[in-house]
Amino acid sequence: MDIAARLLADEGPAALSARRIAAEAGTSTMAVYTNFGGMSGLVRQMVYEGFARLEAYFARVEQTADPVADMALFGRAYRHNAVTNPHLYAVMFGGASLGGFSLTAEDRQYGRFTLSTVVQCAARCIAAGRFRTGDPELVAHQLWTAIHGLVTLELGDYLIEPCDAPRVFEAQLTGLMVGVGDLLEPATRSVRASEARLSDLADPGDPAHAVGPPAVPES
Amino acid sequence: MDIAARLLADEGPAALSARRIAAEAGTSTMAVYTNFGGMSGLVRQMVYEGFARLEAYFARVEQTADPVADMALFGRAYRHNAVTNPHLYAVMFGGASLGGFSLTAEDRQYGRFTLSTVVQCAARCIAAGRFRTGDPELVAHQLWTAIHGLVTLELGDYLIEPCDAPRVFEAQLTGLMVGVGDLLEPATRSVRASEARLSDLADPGDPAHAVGPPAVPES
DNA sequence: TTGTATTTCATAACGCCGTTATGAACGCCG
DNA sequence: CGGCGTTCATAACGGCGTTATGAAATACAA
Repeated sequence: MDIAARLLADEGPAALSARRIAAEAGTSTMAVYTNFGGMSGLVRQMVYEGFARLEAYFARVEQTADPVADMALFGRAYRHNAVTNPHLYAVMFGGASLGGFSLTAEDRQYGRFTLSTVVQCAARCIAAGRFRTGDPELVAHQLWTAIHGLVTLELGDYLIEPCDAPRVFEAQLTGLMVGVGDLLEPATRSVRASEARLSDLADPGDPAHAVGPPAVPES
Repeated sequence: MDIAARLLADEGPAALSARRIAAEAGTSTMAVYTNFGGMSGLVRQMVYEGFARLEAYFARVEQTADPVADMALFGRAYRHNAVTNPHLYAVMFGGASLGGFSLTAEDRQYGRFTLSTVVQCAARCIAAGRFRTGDPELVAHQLWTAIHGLVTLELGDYLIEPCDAPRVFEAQLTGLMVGVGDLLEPATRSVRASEARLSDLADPGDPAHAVGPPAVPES
């Protein structure tokens, strides 16, 4: 797993091959099969790792008196994680990325529960009267999809010239807060407030490698 | 190109191989090389095709007295195109998708100019006093990234249960209009108004296959 | 400790992929 | 007619995921 993670981070998805990993580990290709059940099993494990890292960032977002600022910080943490581990993020959501294989529908489900933290924060925003929308899950999905799209296009180098990623991101952040119901003035204040707290998240350190699928909380 | 497009649409990215296409065409693998310069050239052509289809939808969005409704319709057209050609959309933005190859940075640039129509519409929204934000390109990028993210996760089957794609999409649409500056009431009216016009777009028909990169308007 | 059962992995092969070299067939034009 | 450039069929190379096979190594029971 360590070797695979290093190869992915250093040389991109193309270097993630069973043969290459085995060679790098000084073993034979079979090791990948006995330990991970083939290439798809290894990638599955890497996806778990990716979500574990994201959750590690999310876990460091502390609740404050301003839930909207907390929410904006979740957005910053999400983008920070993706930009820090771009290839891993591509594997998590790239889908058809690696050699014509794809994750199980079940695998995709696991990762989505990472959103639960964000849903709870959305609920606090609603309870505080800051968000007009009543459904915290819907709000979380709006934020998630929007920021995921920005990050995807940013990592793929698609953003057009005068609109660099940080600029669109900041605009999107306040736009989203206003869009889901907050007023412009408080929203911008909260977004500004969240900016300083990003550095507090720092690097959560390499989490213990996920040995299995992340635990799924009962709905 | 027709065979490649059919294979991609019917059997997904995994079926897009030079050998398979050649066999389907009753020729040898070499034909792919003499005509497209290898697999990457063929995929490049398919990306052009994908953007051509998107532009065909965009071209059918007519200006009305309500520029915000026009803008919402652009969003609907974008999602409609992606949902109609899911695999093609994945190739356009999947990046590392097919067999460890990737598009040139230049290729990515071409497609981005498809946004220019949306930018002009954003400018009309701003001129009409409906959007607070002053930069039409920034607005276009916010809408693009947000809807792209939604569509990506929708096609990847990532959206969580009670939040089906249409629901998140509708919420996102009004949320975005409000977020970039419109007031809630007019925004919802415009979004509602755009809903009926989506059916007018229908299917623009298969555009003439793009033979080269799409024309890039001078900035 | 010994014998057995289970896991782990090295070797080799199969079929697939993109790509390339080679040479034959073909159309074009002087 | 004869040379020429394009087009493509054939065959090969290296790399990929995967599988079968068998040999070590390990775990475990007696």
